Amino acid sequence: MAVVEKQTDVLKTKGERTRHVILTTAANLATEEGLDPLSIGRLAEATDMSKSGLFAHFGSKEELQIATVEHAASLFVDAVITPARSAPKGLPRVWALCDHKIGYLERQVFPGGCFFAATSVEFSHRPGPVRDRIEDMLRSWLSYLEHAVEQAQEAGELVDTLSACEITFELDSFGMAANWQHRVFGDPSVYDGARRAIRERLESLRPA
Amino acid sequence: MAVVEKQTDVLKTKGERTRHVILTTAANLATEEGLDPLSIGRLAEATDMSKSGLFAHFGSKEELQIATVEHAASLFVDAVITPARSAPKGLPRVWALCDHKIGYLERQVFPGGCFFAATSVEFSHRPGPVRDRIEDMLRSWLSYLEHAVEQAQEAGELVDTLSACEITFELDSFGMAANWQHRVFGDPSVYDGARRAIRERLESLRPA
DNA sequence: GGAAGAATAGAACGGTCGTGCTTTTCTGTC
DNA sequence: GACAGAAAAGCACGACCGTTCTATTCTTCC
Repeated sequence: MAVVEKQTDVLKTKGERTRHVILTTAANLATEEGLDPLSIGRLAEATDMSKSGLFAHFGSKEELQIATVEHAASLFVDAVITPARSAPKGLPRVWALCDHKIGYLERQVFPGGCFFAATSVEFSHRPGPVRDRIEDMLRSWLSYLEHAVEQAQEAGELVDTLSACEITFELDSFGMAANWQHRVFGDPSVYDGARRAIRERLESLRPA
Repeated sequence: MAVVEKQTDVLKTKGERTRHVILTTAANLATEEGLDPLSIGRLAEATDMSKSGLFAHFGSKEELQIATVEHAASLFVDAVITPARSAPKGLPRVWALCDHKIGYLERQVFPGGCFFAATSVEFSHRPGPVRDRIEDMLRSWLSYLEHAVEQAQEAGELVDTLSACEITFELDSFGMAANWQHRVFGDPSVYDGARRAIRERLESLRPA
């Protein structure tokens, strides 16, 4: 009777199921150890497979990395975008997006924090399809948030003395910095601080 | 007659000079390609040396990485901390610290942006002396900025309804996010946005 | 339940890595 | 300008990398 079935249940063949396990493991390890330093052998060990058996699913390391990025992207969408879409347009949705983003970091959908914050730094100076997918995803996130900000401005719920782009930058900064501080210093209380900063900033941007 | 002589001039022996060249090159490459993926061979090529000739200066890759981190730390201090120390205590120094930090990013003291933002993500899940030095440096920066914020609060130039820690978090967030956006998307105009956000936030934190 | 084909494993390759050892070249000092 | 020691190079090593090819085991469907 479940309306939403878990993604795993819909994977019919054994190949699809193993591929799913591999990509989940890869995305998790990539956020902690890095996407590129994650070797085929290391990943095979973590999934109890042989190097060649795992390798056969992808054909090259680059294809594996691309698949990992796309897998991570769908997890991000499920965790942040989709739930926020049920919030009403305007200010509530802006807040929902920020709040779910922090939640996604806080409950460690990936053990090393945001997958895209981690890998974008790694690949920013390495042209190729892997970098392109990572950047596409980040651009999508930022422009989606910016679009929500614009709608809030048009509804008169946020001032328009600042551009939507500037407001988006400020809002996203707090999430990014919290992700980074948690990763580096290990203190999860930064997420409360980030939420407070975002809430206060949104409050101060409301027209008088 | 120069009161401040360039650091290079004070390096007497040939060994000290080449070591300096190696570390500068290493720090630059590390911000773009990563500190760990930077191999001895790659660094030897970039400095026109043989692998073994370069290696002999450090004895191990880890020692090379430690030396690189410490070299980068001294560059950061020269670019951000030292110039800000000439600003009066209180709000002006808080602003000077933030402004010089943005300047350090903007004029690309390191080609890949902030050395410590880049390497801390890389090493946060890899215990050892390299990670320890990186985190020590970051902790020093944040606590120095926080101390300046406290002084501004004590002088009545900033409200104390928020803790110095919270204010520091917000101020540093903008610099971090600008560094990240410039690195990933290549748009240097984010630094103006970061400066504006910091200035506005400091303004809004002044007692009525 | 047996055939067809997908999924996995095993062994081997050329290449690069960090590192040690030996030899050659260069620097600084009397 | 020669001598002592520092600096640099040359070479070889074992380990691991991504990748290929072949052989084996397991799934799926009639």
